[in-house]
Amino acid sequence: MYRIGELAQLCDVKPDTLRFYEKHGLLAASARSDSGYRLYTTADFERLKFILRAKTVGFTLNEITELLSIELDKSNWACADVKGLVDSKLAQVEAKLAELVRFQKSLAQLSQACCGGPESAEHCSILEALESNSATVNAVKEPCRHSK
Amino acid sequence: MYRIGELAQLCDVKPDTLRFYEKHGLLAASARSDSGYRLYTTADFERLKFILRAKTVGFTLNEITELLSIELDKSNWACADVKGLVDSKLAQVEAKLAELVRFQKSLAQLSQACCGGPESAEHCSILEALESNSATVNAVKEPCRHSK
DNA sequence: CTTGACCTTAGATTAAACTCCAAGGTTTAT
DNA sequence: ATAAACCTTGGAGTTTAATCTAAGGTCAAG
Ligand SMILES: [Zn+2]
Ligand SMILES: [Zn+2]
Ligand SMILES: [Zn+2]
Ligand SMILES: [Zn+2]
Repeated sequence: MYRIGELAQLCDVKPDTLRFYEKHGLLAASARSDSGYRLYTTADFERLKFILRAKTVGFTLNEITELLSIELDKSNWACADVKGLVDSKLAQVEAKLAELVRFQKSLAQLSQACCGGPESAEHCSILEALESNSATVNAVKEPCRHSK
Repeated sequence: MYRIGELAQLCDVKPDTLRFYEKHGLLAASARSDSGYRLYTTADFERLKFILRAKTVGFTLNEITELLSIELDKSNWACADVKGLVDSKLAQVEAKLAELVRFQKSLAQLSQACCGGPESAEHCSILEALESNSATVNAVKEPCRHSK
């Protein structure tokens, strides 16, 4: 039986996190000491590990709650259900990824056109791109042309 | 002079969003009507466009606030300052991108190993990966082997 | 028998960017 | 003159995953 601080340290999380997981129905201590301290079993430890592994692949705590309810009642679920969760998460991740790639491209283009020097920002190509119409933000930019 | 609903429609945002921007110091109407209605000028419209363009490249509203303060006082800032903001955003985006790519790879691997069929999840390779030690979550997986 | 480390609870706070609501005043059209 | 559509304000709610605080109880060492 681990006390909250022990289990936390073992899994590299804070006690607060474990209380938070309990409050949200992800992981409750299997027992309490006479004085009310939470006592966790190795099964609790395994469950926490499951949660933390699911986090490393990108699932949110709500999604992990679903996963856990399947995990605890496997025989009443099909592979299709589990794969469905993974595939829907994958689709979300790929959508976000696509957005970030757009950001990355735009930012790289803005960065590359700006001289980055000590010249006044009055003719900065980055600001000019943001001032002008949005089609231009993503087009190839003229470098800043600071008059000498 | 546009009323809030007009400007909102023109820029494809909601009136609430404009009030929100005002409350957070990004964009205030230049005037008010006798009855207290917000009245926006074309300069306000341009400023809103600037904000929306900055959003399309990934800047947060706080970052846009910085950008706007430079924009309004260009001569006291250098290209280096502007490029600094862009480059730091780019670094953030790339860090997040790297995390999402890890998620994507793990999820794709999990998905690919699971048969996705109507078989009971008792031997689902996805659940097995999440149950076993974390090194395994990212390794190549055995497909589910449902005993017949 | 007292310090320090640990534990308890409920509830507030954080970041981000809105979105929605209530209760009421204004404008426009019929 | 009255209904519809618009505007005002302040404040609450949403999502995510904690983190922090306050006020207090418990446990082991010295
Ligand atoms: Zn320059
Ligand atoms: Zn520049
Ligand atoms: Zn299967
Ligand atoms: Zn499966």
